[in-house]
Amino acid sequence: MNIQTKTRMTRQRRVILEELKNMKSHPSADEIYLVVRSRLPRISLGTVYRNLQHLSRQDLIRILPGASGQMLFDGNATEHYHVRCTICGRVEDLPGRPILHFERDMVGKTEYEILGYKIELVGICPDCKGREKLEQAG
Amino acid sequence: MNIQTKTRMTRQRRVILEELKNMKSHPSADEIYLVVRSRLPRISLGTVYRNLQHLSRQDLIRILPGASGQMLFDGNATEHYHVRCTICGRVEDLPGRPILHFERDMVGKTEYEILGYKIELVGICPDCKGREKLEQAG
DNA sequence: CTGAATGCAAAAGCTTTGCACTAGG
DNA sequence: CCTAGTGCAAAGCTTTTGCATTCAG
Repeated sequence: MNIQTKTRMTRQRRVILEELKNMKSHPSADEIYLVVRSRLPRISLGTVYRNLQHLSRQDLIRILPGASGQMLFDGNATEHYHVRCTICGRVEDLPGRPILHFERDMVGKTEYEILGYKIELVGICPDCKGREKLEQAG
Repeated sequence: MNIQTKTRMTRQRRVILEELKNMKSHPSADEIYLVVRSRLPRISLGTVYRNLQHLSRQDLIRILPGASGQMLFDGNATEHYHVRCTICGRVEDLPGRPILHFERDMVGKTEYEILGYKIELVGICPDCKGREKLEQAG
Protein backbone atom coordinates (compact mmCIF):
# COMPACT_ATOMS: atom_id res chain seq x y z
CA MET A 1 0.00 0.00 0.00
CA ASN A 2 0.95 3.58 -0.50
CA ILE A 3 -0.14 5.00 2.83
CA GLN A 4 2.48 6.73 4.89
CA THR A 5 2.02 6.27 8.61
CA LYS A 6 4.47 8.67 10.23
CA THR A 7 3.72 12.25 9.34
CA ARG A 8 4.79 15.42 11.10
CA MET A 9 2.70 18.50 11.63
CA THR A 10 5.32 21.04 10.69
CA ARG A 11 4.83 24.77 11.07
CA GLN A 12 4.49 25.10 7.31
CA ARG A 13 1.84 22.41 7.06
CA ARG A 14 -0.15 23.86 9.95
CA VAL A 15 -0.10 27.39 8.57
CA ILE A 16 -1.10 26.23 5.08
CA LEU A 17 -4.02 24.29 6.51
CA GLU A 18 -5.09 27.20 8.75
CA GLU A 19 -4.95 29.76 5.99
CA LEU A 20 -6.74 27.55 3.51
CA LYS A 21 -9.52 26.87 6.00
CA ASN A 22 -9.87 30.61 6.60
CA MET A 23 -10.39 31.30 2.91
CA LYS A 24 -13.97 30.87 1.81
CA SER A 25 -12.86 30.92 -1.83
CA HIS A 26 -11.08 28.12 -3.64
CA PRO A 27 -7.61 29.44 -4.22
CA SER A 28 -4.83 28.21 -6.46
CA ALA A 29 -1.53 27.01 -5.03
CA ASP A 30 0.01 30.33 -5.89
CA GLU A 31 -2.65 32.30 -4.06
CA ILE A 32 -2.14 30.13 -0.99
CA TYR A 33 1.59 30.66 -1.32
CA LEU A 34 1.12 34.44 -1.29
CA VAL A 35 -1.05 34.38 1.82
CA VAL A 36 1.12 31.91 3.72
CA ARG A 37 4.26 33.85 2.91
CA SER A 38 3.00 36.75 4.98
CA ARG A 39 3.33 34.49 8.02
CA LEU A 40 6.28 32.35 6.88
CA PRO A 41 8.35 34.52 4.56
CA ARG A 42 10.92 31.81 3.80
CA ILE A 43 8.46 29.13 2.71
CA SER A 44 8.86 27.86 -0.84
CA LEU A 45 6.23 27.17 -3.45
CA GLY A 46 7.39 23.57 -3.65
CA THR A 47 6.61 23.11 0.02
CA VAL A 48 3.16 24.52 -0.52
CA TYR A 49 2.49 22.01 -3.30
CA ARG A 50 3.88 19.09 -1.32
CA ASN A 51 1.75 19.97 1.67
CA LEU A 52 -1.41 20.48 -0.31
CA GLN A 53 -0.94 17.03 -1.81
CA HIS A 54 -0.26 15.62 1.62
CA LEU A 55 -3.26 17.28 3.28
CA SER A 56 -5.50 16.06 0.51
CA ARG A 57 -4.29 12.49 0.98
CA GLN A 58 -5.19 12.84 4.67
CA ASP A 59 -8.65 14.07 3.65
CA LEU A 60 -8.12 17.37 5.40
CA ILE A 61 -8.63 19.40 2.24
CA ARG A 62 -9.87 18.80 -1.30
CA ILE A 63 -8.26 19.32 -4.65
CA LEU A 64 -10.49 20.41 -7.49
CA PRO A 65 -9.74 21.09 -11.12
CA GLY A 66 -9.57 24.72 -12.17
CA ALA A 67 -9.58 26.37 -15.56
CA SER A 68 -7.03 25.40 -18.20
CA GLY A 69 -5.66 22.59 -16.11
CA GLN A 70 -4.82 24.59 -13.03
CA MET A 71 -5.56 23.03 -9.66
CA LEU A 72 -7.70 24.67 -6.99
CA PHE A 73 -7.87 23.85 -3.31
CA ASP A 74 -10.77 23.67 -0.92
CA GLY A 75 -10.30 23.87 2.84
CA ASN A 76 -13.74 22.45 3.41
CA ALA A 77 -13.33 18.68 3.42
CA THR A 78 -16.94 17.91 4.29
CA GLU A 79 -19.47 16.83 1.70
CA HIS A 80 -20.85 19.80 -0.21
CA TYR A 81 -21.66 21.04 -3.69
CA HIS A 82 -19.90 23.52 -5.91
CA VAL A 83 -21.01 26.08 -8.47
CA ARG A 84 -18.57 26.89 -11.22
CA CYS A 85 -18.75 29.97 -13.42
CA THR A 86 -18.54 29.00 -17.08
CA ILE A 87 -17.02 32.36 -17.93
CA CYS A 88 -14.36 33.14 -15.34
CA GLY A 89 -13.95 29.65 -13.90
CA ARG A 90 -14.49 30.71 -10.29
CA VAL A 91 -15.78 27.99 -7.98
CA GLU A 92 -17.88 28.58 -4.87
CA ASP A 93 -19.57 26.46 -2.26
CA LEU A 94 -23.25 25.74 -2.28
CA PRO A 95 -25.23 24.73 0.75
CA GLY A 96 -27.26 21.60 0.25
CA ARG A 97 -27.45 18.10 1.56
CA PRO A 98 -26.29 15.24 -0.63
CA ILE A 99 -28.78 13.10 -2.47
CA LEU A 100 -29.01 10.05 -0.28
CA HIS A 101 -27.65 6.85 -1.76
CA PHE A 102 -27.69 8.31 -5.23
CA GLU A 103 -24.75 6.11 -6.15
CA ARG A 104 -26.74 2.96 -5.43
CA ASP A 105 -28.74 3.55 -8.60
CA MET A 106 -25.51 3.29 -10.52
CA VAL A 107 -24.38 -0.06 -9.18
CA GLY A 108 -24.45 -2.68 -11.91
CA LYS A 109 -24.05 -0.09 -14.63
CA THR A 110 -20.30 -0.10 -14.33
CA GLU A 111 -17.40 -2.34 -13.44
CA TYR A 112 -16.05 0.33 -11.13
CA GLU A 113 -16.22 -0.02 -7.38
CA ILE A 114 -18.20 3.11 -6.59
CA LEU A 115 -17.00 5.14 -3.62
CA GLY A 116 -19.09 8.27 -3.96
CA TYR A 117 -20.15 11.01 -6.29
CA LYS A 118 -19.66 14.69 -6.93
CA ILE A 119 -22.23 17.20 -8.11
CA GLU A 120 -21.26 20.50 -9.58
CA LEU A 121 -23.60 23.16 -10.86
CA VAL A 122 -22.46 25.33 -13.71
CA GLY A 123 -23.62 28.83 -14.39
CA ILE A 124 -22.62 32.46 -14.57
CA CYS A 125 -21.38 34.30 -11.51
CA PRO A 126 -22.78 37.74 -10.58
CA ASP A 127 -19.63 39.54 -11.70
CA CYS A 128 -19.62 38.02 -15.16
CA LYS A 129 -23.35 38.60 -15.50
CA GLY A 130 -22.84 42.27 -14.77
CA ARG A 131 -20.07 42.43 -17.33
CA GLU A 132 -22.29 40.79 -19.96
CA LYS A 133 -25.06 43.32 -19.41
CA LEU A 134 -22.58 46.16 -19.81
CA GLU A 135 -21.31 44.79 -23.12
CA GLN A 136 -24.82 44.38 -24.51
CA ALA A 137 -25.73 47.94 -23.55
CA GLY A 138 -22.49 49.55 -24.78
CA MET B 1 -19.91 39.18 -27.65
CA ASN B 2 -17.17 36.63 -28.09
CA ILE B 3 -18.85 34.36 -30.57
CA GLN B 4 -17.13 33.82 -33.86
CA THR B 5 -19.49 33.32 -36.79
CA LYS B 6 -17.29 32.28 -39.70
CA THR B 7 -15.54 29.00 -39.07
CA ARG B 8 -14.03 26.60 -41.54
CA MET B 9 -14.19 22.83 -41.40
CA THR B 10 -10.59 22.15 -42.29
CA ARG B 11 -9.23 18.70 -42.89
CA GLN B 12 -7.42 18.83 -39.56
CA ARG B 13 -10.53 19.80 -37.64
CA ARG B 14 -12.62 17.13 -39.29
CA VAL B 15 -10.10 14.38 -38.64
CA ILE B 16 -9.65 15.41 -34.99
CA LEU B 17 -13.40 15.34 -34.48
CA GLU B 18 -13.80 12.01 -36.26
CA GLU B 19 -11.01 10.32 -34.34
CA LEU B 20 -12.17 11.68 -31.01
CA LYS B 21 -15.70 10.45 -31.65
CA ASN B 22 -14.34 7.01 -32.51
CA MET B 23 -12.51 6.75 -29.21
CA LYS B 24 -14.69 5.47 -26.41
CA SER B 25 -12.07 6.56 -23.86
CA HIS B 26 -11.36 10.14 -22.82
CA PRO B 27 -7.95 10.86 -24.25
CA SER B 28 -5.52 13.66 -23.54
CA ALA B 29 -4.51 16.14 -26.23
CA ASP B 30 -1.32 14.23 -26.75
CA GLU B 31 -3.09 10.92 -27.27
CA ILE B 32 -5.36 12.53 -29.82
CA TYR B 33 -2.30 14.02 -31.51
CA LEU B 34 -0.73 10.58 -31.85
CA VAL B 35 -3.82 9.04 -33.40
CA VAL B 36 -4.52 11.94 -35.74
CA ARG B 37 -0.91 12.01 -36.90
CA SER B 38 -1.34 8.60 -38.47
CA ARG B 39 -3.78 10.19 -40.90
CA LEU B 40 -2.25 13.66 -41.10
CA PRO B 41 1.48 13.26 -40.48
CA ARG B 42 2.26 16.97 -40.73
CA ILE B 43 -0.28 18.18 -38.19
CA SER B 44 1.12 20.03 -35.19
CA LEU B 45 0.22 19.67 -31.54
CA GLY B 46 -0.72 23.35 -31.44
CA THR B 47 -3.32 22.76 -34.11
CA VAL B 48 -4.75 19.89 -32.10
CA TYR B 49 -5.10 22.14 -29.06
CA ARG B 50 -6.61 24.99 -31.03
CA ASN B 51 -9.15 22.69 -32.63
CA LEU B 52 -10.11 20.97 -29.41
CA GLN B 53 -10.81 24.38 -27.87
CA HIS B 54 -12.75 25.37 -30.94
CA LEU B 55 -14.83 22.19 -31.10
CA SER B 56 -15.65 22.55 -27.44
CA ARG B 57 -16.87 26.11 -27.95
CA GLN B 58 -19.15 24.76 -30.70
CA ASP B 59 -20.43 22.14 -28.24
CA LEU B 60 -19.25 19.33 -30.48
CA ILE B 61 -17.00 17.85 -27.82
CA ARG B 62 -16.43 18.27 -24.09
CA ILE B 63 -13.36 19.18 -22.10
CA LEU B 64 -12.94 17.60 -18.72
CA PRO B 65 -10.25 17.96 -16.11
CA GLY B 66 -7.76 15.14 -15.79
CA ALA B 67 -5.17 14.29 -13.17
CA SER B 68 -2.53 16.77 -12.12
CA GLY B 69 -3.99 19.54 -14.17
CA GLN B 70 -4.04 17.75 -17.48
CA MET B 71 -7.08 18.17 -19.70
CA LEU B 72 -9.07 15.27 -21.15
CA PHE B 73 -11.46 15.31 -24.10
CA ASP B 74 -14.77 13.64 -24.66
CA GLY B 75 -16.20 13.13 -28.13
CA ASN B 76 -19.65 12.51 -26.70
CA ALA B 77 -21.27 15.92 -26.37
CA THR B 78 -24.65 14.64 -25.21
CA GLU B 79 -25.70 14.70 -21.58
CA HIS B 80 -24.21 11.78 -19.68
CA TYR B 81 -22.43 10.86 -16.47
CA HIS B 82 -18.83 9.99 -15.83
CA VAL B 83 -17.03 7.63 -13.47
CA ARG B 84 -13.52 8.59 -12.47
CA CYS B 85 -10.99 6.22 -10.95
CA THR B 86 -9.49 7.71 -7.80
CA ILE B 87 -6.29 5.75 -8.33
CA CYS B 88 -5.32 6.04 -11.99
CA GLY B 89 -7.53 9.00 -12.93
CA ARG B 90 -9.17 7.28 -15.88
CA VAL B 91 -12.62 8.59 -16.79
CA GLU B 92 -15.34 6.57 -18.49
CA ASP B 93 -18.92 7.10 -19.56
CA LEU B 94 -21.86 5.87 -17.59
CA PRO B 95 -25.28 5.27 -19.04
CA GLY B 96 -28.03 7.01 -17.14
CA ARG B 97 -30.60 9.68 -17.63
CA PRO B 98 -30.14 13.06 -15.95
CA ILE B 99 -32.05 13.89 -12.80
CA LEU B 100 -34.84 16.06 -14.09
CA HIS B 101 -34.78 19.66 -13.00
CA PHE B 102 -32.31 18.92 -10.26
CA GLU B 103 -30.92 22.41 -10.64
CA ARG B 104 -34.24 23.97 -9.75
CA ASP B 105 -33.72 22.91 -6.17
CA MET B 106 -30.65 25.07 -6.11
CA VAL B 107 -32.25 28.28 -7.30
CA GLY B 108 -32.21 30.85 -4.55
CA LYS B 109 -29.27 29.25 -2.82
CA THR B 110 -26.79 31.14 -4.96
CA GLU B 111 -26.34 34.38 -6.83
CA TYR B 112 -25.21 32.43 -9.87
CA GLU B 113 -27.40 32.09 -12.93
CA ILE B 114 -27.59 28.32 -13.08
CA LEU B 115 -27.22 26.76 -16.53
CA GLY B 116 -26.91 23.09 -15.65
CA TYR B 117 -25.12 20.56 -13.53
CA LYS B 118 -22.61 17.77 -13.77
CA ILE B 119 -22.55 14.55 -11.83
CA GLU B 120 -19.47 12.43 -11.60
CA LEU B 121 -19.13 9.18 -9.72
CA VAL B 122 -15.80 8.34 -8.18
CA GLY B 123 -14.50 4.88 -7.53
CA ILE B 124 -11.89 2.33 -8.43
CA CYS B 125 -11.61 0.93 -11.92
CA PRO B 126 -11.34 -2.82 -12.52
CA ASP B 127 -7.65 -2.61 -13.43
CA CYS B 128 -6.67 -0.79 -10.26
CA LYS B 129 -8.82 -3.12 -8.18
CA GLY B 130 -6.97 -6.08 -9.63
CA ARG B 131 -3.68 -4.44 -8.85
CA GLU B 132 -4.73 -3.76 -5.25
CA LYS B 133 -5.64 -7.39 -4.71
CA LEU B 134 -2.28 -8.50 -6.05
CA GLU B 135 -0.43 -6.20 -3.67
CA GLN B 136 -2.37 -7.43 -0.67
CA ALA B 137 -1.70 -11.05 -1.57
CA GLY B 138 1.98 -10.65 -2.43
C1' DC C 1 -9.78 36.72 -52.95
C1' DT C 2 -9.67 37.06 -47.83
C1' DG C 3 -9.05 36.04 -43.44
C1' DA C 4 -9.59 31.68 -40.67
C1' DA C 5 -6.59 28.13 -39.73
C1' DT C 6 -1.99 25.86 -39.97
C1' DG C 7 2.95 24.50 -38.87
C1' DC C 8 6.74 25.53 -36.42
C1' DA C 9 9.08 26.88 -32.60
C1' DA C 10 9.48 29.57 -28.78
C1' DA C 11 7.35 31.07 -24.55
C1' DA C 12 4.53 30.63 -20.74
C1' DG C 13 2.41 28.59 -17.16
C1' DC C 14 1.87 25.15 -13.40
C1' DT C 15 3.67 21.26 -10.90
C1' DT C 16 7.21 18.02 -9.61
C1' DT C 17 11.72 16.65 -8.13
C1' DG C 18 16.88 16.09 -6.62
C1' DC C 19 19.74 17.31 -3.06
C1' DA C 20 21.83 19.00 0.95
C1' DC C 21 20.11 20.78 5.16
C1' DT C 22 16.68 21.37 9.11
C1' DA C 23 13.75 20.11 12.70
C1' DG C 24 9.60 17.33 14.63
C1' DG C 25 8.47 13.68 17.71
C1' DC D 1 18.51 10.44 17.16
C1' DC D 2 16.42 9.48 12.63
C1' DT D 3 13.97 10.41 8.94
C1' DA D 4 9.98 13.31 7.33
C1' DG D 5 9.92 17.63 5.64
C1' DT D 6 12.12 22.05 3.87
C1' DG D 7 14.28 25.57 0.64
C1' DC D 8 16.17 26.25 -3.53
C1' DA D 9 16.59 25.76 -8.16
C1' DA D 10 16.30 23.06 -12.05
C1' DA D 11 13.61 20.06 -14.77
C1' DG D 12 9.24 18.36 -16.67
C1' DC D 13 4.83 18.67 -18.65
C1' DT D 14 1.02 20.58 -20.69
C1' DT D 15 -0.92 24.40 -22.97
C1' DT D 16 -0.64 28.85 -25.37
C1' DT D 17 1.07 32.13 -28.72
C1' DG D 18 3.57 34.95 -32.58
C1' DC D 19 4.35 34.86 -37.27
C1' DA D 20 4.78 33.76 -41.99
C1' DT D 21 2.23 30.71 -44.94
C1' DT D 22 -1.65 27.93 -46.59
C1' DC D 23 -6.23 26.96 -47.99
C1' DA D 24 -11.53 26.72 -47.31
C1' DG D 25 -15.46 28.90 -48.88
